[in-house]
Amino acid sequence: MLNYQAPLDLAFQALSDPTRRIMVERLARGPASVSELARPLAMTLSAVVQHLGVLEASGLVRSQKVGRVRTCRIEPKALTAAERWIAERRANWDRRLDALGAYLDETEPQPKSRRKS
Amino acid sequence: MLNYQAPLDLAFQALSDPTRRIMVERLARGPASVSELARPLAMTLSAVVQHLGVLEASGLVRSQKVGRVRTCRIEPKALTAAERWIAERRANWDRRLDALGAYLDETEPQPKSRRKS
DNA sequence: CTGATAGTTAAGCATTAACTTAAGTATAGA
DNA sequence: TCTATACTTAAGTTAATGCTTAACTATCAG
Repeated sequence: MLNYQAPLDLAFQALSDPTRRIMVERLARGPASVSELARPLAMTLSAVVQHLGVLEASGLVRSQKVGRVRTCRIEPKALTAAERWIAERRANWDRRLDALGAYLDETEPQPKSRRKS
Repeated sequence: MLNYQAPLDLAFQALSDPTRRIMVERLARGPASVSELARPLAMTLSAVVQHLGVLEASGLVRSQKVGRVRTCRIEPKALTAAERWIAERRANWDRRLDALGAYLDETEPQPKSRRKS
């Protein structure tokens, strides 16, 4: 009924493939052409282009063609969005643990003894 | 030939599904039973159990059964691993941009004029 | 013991993903 | 202009995903 794919779906999905992570890793060191991206990969150029399509659809990578070469570069904003989602959950969890710790300290101030009061 | 799934594959893959992100989000607020996880989700318990399977396989969630209820909790370490991968790529990219900026400043120290010297 | 609760497991099914091969289309350079 | 380069696009194949239904197995409570 609702066919909209949240940005995070696409970003995490894109990052879940090792080939695509290698591509992102390469692009983090600077822009590259499609052939350059393909060079270290054990698959056809065609397949690489398709991976690139996934990366672009996710917003993690942009590219532009000039002459016959397409130059790709990373889009750090999309990367940040994914990073932040994780960071927020983890922060939430850590905060909860801290609160729990404080509560335990309060109800049972003894340093290291007695299972039950 | 190599059938090993890197931890990151599994973690990102797990996070790419909105249902599973809702589950993680819930668990970030504290442990929960399978039924509790299922309550807000528009699908059968069976499906939820399968999603939980994916989350556990990825290491993002652990669970233990006591009596007839299975209690699930987040595993922050796995979350951190994914977060760090992204952070490192982004940092790499930012560092590169900084270096590029410095280089440009050096070769063309004029504050805001002249497209070409 | 009996029923309700909490979860498990196995099929089955429709969709999407990750490739491959094959056949194009534009440049760029000699 | 001819040829190699750098992609592009379209099928087609195989496997993995995200569900569902259905049938089962343990608790727990009365």
